[in-house]
Amino acid sequence: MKLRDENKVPQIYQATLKLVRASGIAGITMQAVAKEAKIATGTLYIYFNNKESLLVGLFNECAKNSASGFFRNYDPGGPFKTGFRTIWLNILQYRISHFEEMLFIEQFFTSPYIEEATKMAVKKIFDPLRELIQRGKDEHLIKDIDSFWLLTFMTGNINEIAKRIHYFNKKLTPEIEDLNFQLCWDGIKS
Amino acid sequence: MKLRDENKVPQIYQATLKLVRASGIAGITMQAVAKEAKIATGTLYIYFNNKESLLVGLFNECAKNSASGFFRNYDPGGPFKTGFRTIWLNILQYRISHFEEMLFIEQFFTSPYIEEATKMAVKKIFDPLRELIQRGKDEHLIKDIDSFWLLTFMTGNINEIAKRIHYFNKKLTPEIEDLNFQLCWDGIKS
Amino acid sequence: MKLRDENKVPQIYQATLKLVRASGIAGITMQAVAKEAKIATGTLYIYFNNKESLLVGLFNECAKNSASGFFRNYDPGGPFKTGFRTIWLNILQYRISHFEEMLFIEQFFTSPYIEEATKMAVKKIFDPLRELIQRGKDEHLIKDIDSFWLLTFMTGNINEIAKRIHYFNKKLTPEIEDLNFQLCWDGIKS
Amino acid sequence: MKLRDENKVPQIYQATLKLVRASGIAGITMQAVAKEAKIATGTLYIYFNNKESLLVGLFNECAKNSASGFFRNYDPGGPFKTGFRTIWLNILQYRISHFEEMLFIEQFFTSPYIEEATKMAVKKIFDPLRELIQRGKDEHLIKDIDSFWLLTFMTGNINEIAKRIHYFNKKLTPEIEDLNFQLCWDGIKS
DNA sequence: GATGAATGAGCCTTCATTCAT
DNA sequence: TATGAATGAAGGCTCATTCAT
Repeated sequence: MKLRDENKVPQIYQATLKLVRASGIAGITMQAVAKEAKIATGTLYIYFNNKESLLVGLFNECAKNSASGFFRNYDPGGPFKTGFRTIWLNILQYRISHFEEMLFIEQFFTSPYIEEATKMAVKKIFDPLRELIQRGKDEHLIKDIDSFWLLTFMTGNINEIAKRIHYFNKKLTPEIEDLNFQLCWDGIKS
Repeated sequence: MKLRDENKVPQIYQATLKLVRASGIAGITMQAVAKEAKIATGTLYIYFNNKESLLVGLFNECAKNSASGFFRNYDPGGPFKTGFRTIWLNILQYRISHFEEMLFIEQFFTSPYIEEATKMAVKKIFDPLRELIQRGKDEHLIKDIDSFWLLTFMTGNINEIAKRIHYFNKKLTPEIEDLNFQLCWDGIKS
Repeated sequence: MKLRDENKVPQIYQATLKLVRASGIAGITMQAVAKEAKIATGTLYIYFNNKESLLVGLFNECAKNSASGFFRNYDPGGPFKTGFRTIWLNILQYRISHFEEMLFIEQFFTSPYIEEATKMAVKKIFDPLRELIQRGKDEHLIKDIDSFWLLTFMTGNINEIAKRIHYFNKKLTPEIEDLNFQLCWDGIKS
Repeated sequence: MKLRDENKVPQIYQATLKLVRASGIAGITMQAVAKEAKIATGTLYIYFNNKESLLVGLFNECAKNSASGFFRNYDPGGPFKTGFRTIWLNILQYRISHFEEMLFIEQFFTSPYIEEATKMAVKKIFDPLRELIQRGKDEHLIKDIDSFWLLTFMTGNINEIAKRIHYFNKKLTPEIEDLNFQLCWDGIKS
């Protein structure tokens, strides 16, 4: 008996992300995914019930990966600014190195595939960051503003940096990291 | 294509934007656009050569509209911070009140329809802002950083605010304007 | 403007029936129907929402046609036996000359497409016959048996004759009509 | 194909019949049969070369079963009417209790799977009945009519009874047996 | 110019059949 | 032998585009 190939799902996810990069979520066809993943169309349906399942599965995978990437090396017990910078940089670097995931997530959010429940689940990814921000406010290190807007400020900036790095073929040097972090930090610090 | 009925094109654009809002750029079909615009499918092809033309046309229209919206009431001769705040607020308000356009532009950027030339053309919209920023640097009012990143910082933040206002059903009160502008300003000021 | 071709629907129905004859209801594919009707596949979907609609539509058409065929030249005021023979012969002749319809109806009944409501509606076609049979019983000309079984007897026989005429390449001569009617009549007469 | 597990084939046949009952011959897929028979898809191909083999095999099995069912307790040496009634009742009861087989056979006849040879082979099943009918004619007990039509008359009626018993949820009581046999007998008797 | 029916390539999905284990 | 994953050719349906009116 041939066992279910444990490698197929990641393989399929990779193929899908590659297509997203090339022509957006609208450009994803099951045929194209299969071809890119070097399997037959029918095989896709062994691992996923339908196209929606595939996309939702990939979305969840991306969300999970992000979560672990964002908080790598982050020590909740350390000083605020250290932690904040670590997370800021993690997110930025993750977004850049996993740019396809970012594109996919963004487009998935405006696609007919997403459900309200999923949207809400994603918010939780940032919970550790939300807690850190709260601590920063408690310690009077950053502005006493609704965390919602502080998060908006921070992520909006990071996303845009990531996009422009890609779209304008820039490199993320330490200098550019510093410079952009400085803008962010000066904005939120009290 | 002879444009007889000058009213049809805006009508078609409006219909298209409405569809984008409802189900993303992938939800745009010529049939759906025609129906929404209350004309026949064939008629679309009198005003546009094909689907791509329509989308590109709409994109340009959006770009043009944005340009005029962004610099409304802006006096290049006035004080830096006044001008900067005016533009900042114009962009934010425009993005919120023309949210469909924003969605469309964003999705168009990642679609197979966009061409490199178009991307570059869009950059020009921000030229007056770029000049203002240069002046701010010359007057030592803001950080002496590559304008590219200052612009990135500013627009990334604005876009994210606009999105969150919509997705989380927030209202843009003067307080929220002030608070967010403060974050931005503290970030860039020298 | 091109008007909806009033001829298309009958044309499509004919093509469908032809296919049923050739390879059963399971052999009906939209592609095959289109090809047989000499139109494009997409055109089918202008006239029918989907395959089911087409089949249901055809079924209703067949039912309607049958109804009018069965009671041609039938005078409810005439003598019982005359009326009974007229209807008996009408049904038989109709089934033979519209054999494809008969096949289709029979197979449609065992297909996943039929709904309970439709089944019931079909029963009504035989109402005039049911009334006549009742009259026959009232006039003590035929056996006083539940009409359900009298109808079963009559139609079961007719259907089988029609099938065998076709499957064994027989001709329906007046002699064969008489002979078979005699069997039926001797069965039901009191 | 080496038939090791002699139990598998009947198991597969049963599964197939169950599917026919549920959704017609069109509803038979190899995957579904395998699932219903609780074996793997591949296993089907150990016992049958392909789908057609399976269906043809089942058809022959049904034909064989019918043959033995139809002539159970029939004594060719007994009086004509006794024998005729025995067979009449056997066929009716068999059709009702093996309704799925009847459905399958009927649908198989109009499917693309059947071949002319098979059709002819089936005719032989009724040979003992044909002989009995001939004897009835020789003994002047029944009408002197082509046996072809006498058989048509008899079987058409039986089939229709069986169908209606199922479709209208009737029970086959002795009264209903008698009543229907009377109709048939009065029809054919001389 | 305006209409909407007509077209057919292409998309999602199913399914008979094969094959590696 | 038995398994079920893998394959790819259709099948149902959609949609950009054309064309007759």
